[in-house]
Amino acid sequence: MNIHSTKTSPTQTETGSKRELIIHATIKLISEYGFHGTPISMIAQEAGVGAGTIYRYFKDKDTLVLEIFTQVNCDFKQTLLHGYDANQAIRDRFIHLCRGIFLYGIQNPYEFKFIEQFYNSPYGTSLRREKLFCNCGDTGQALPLEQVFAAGQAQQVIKELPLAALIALAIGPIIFLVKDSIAGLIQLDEATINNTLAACWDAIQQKTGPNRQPVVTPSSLSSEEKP
Amino acid sequence: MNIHSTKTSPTQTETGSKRELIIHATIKLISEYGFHGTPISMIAQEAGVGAGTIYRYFKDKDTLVLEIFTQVNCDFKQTLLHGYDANQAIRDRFIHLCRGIFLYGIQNPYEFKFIEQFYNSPYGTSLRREKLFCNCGDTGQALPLEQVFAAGQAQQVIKELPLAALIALAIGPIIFLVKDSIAGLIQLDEATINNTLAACWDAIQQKTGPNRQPVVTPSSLSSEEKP
DNA sequence: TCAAGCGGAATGAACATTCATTCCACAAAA
DNA sequence: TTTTGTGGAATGAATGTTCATTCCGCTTGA
Repeated sequence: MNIHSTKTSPTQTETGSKRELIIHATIKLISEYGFHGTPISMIAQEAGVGAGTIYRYFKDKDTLVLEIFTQVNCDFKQTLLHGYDANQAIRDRFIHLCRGIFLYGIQNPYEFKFIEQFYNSPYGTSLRREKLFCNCGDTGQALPLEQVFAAGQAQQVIKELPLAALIALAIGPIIFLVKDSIAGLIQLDEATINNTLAACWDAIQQKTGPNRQPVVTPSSLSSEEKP
Repeated sequence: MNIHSTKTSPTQTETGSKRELIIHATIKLISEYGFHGTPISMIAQEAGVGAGTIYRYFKDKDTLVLEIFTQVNCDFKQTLLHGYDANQAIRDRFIHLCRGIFLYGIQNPYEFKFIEQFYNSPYGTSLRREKLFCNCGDTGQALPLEQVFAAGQAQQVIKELPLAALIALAIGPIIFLVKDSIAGLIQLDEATINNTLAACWDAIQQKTGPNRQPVVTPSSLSSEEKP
């Protein structure tokens, strides 16, 4: 990063860049092959360093991945909050956060898949409880998207569904679409993104007008049945 | 599956049961730890058979997993079609298929996660193009959910979005919620399922009334911008 | 007695991690 | 300016472990 800096340590530039090389190689490979699917040797080769070098920067493979995840996940959440204004209308805040996921995924496909891999691993399942939008590790306050949902429900603009269901309706489609986009199955243009975001809003929005099936209270669900 | 059939091979029952044990152990373990994360030895132990026995039934690990996936995926799709009536209204057909995914996931958590694991592996990425709802491997006709979308768009009851986006809006939330349910993060009761299904419909439904933001045509999308 | 099914030790390949060695940038000495 | 010495960074062969797959002897039913 910096060429000067005579104080810190010698050859800092070189040193820092090696670490970065390792990190980027790890993200790229693990996002594609998963933790157990990418040997250290492969990471070393992709990074263009010796295998032993990796252990100068990270205690072991577990630590390497955990450390990277922490950083990437944190960056991701920071990105989402960039430009976020808690005073905007519910819908605007919702769209802002969701669009952030879209854009992040498109612009950082490796990081996006890396995070996904992690959350779907036994590792991540334990962390899962804290969910995608947990604070970056410090402040204990409620998380942006949850705040939006809570505020929206208070204003009766968002459906009375369990939090988990709202989250699923909001980001499930986005994660799904971004994965398809990364896989090259679809070309996401601005219009498609905007329309999909609007559709996500439609999913969680509390309808006001008539011609609306009321939200169901516990009852009626057999495997199949014709009314 | 079948206990009778005296012709095929001797001790079919016993033989079949070992094979089943291996299959179930594989599904369970791989759904949790992934392909590379579950050694053959672990499968053997979980199944209560010798490691060598597995190779009496399957050529190698790859074949084992591929064969199981083919079968499980097929069963899954069969399940979805059970009770499906192509003459019903668009919405009913949509709900039927989506509810099927819900129920399958809740009733077959290991199989559900196994399928997920597979689709998210390098393996699955190639198969990905044929997507969740491809026919079971024979008939070349269009797939149920796609038919529903096509028909729905023709009747102007479903939004004009790319197929991939519609699929994402429909099953993204369901997959997300089922995962959370399996992880024990939420207890899915009938009401939540029904309401979530209704919300998925809201997401893809073409609005008729006024007070509706029109679908966007290509333009307008900067990282952030206030109207 | 024989054949087929089976378990699990045996085998070699692949892996994570370590370590003795080399390399390199800089600084003091000449 | 050139030489030499030094410490930390980098390396990749060596090590011990784990894995997929094979092999062999035991059991069981015919």
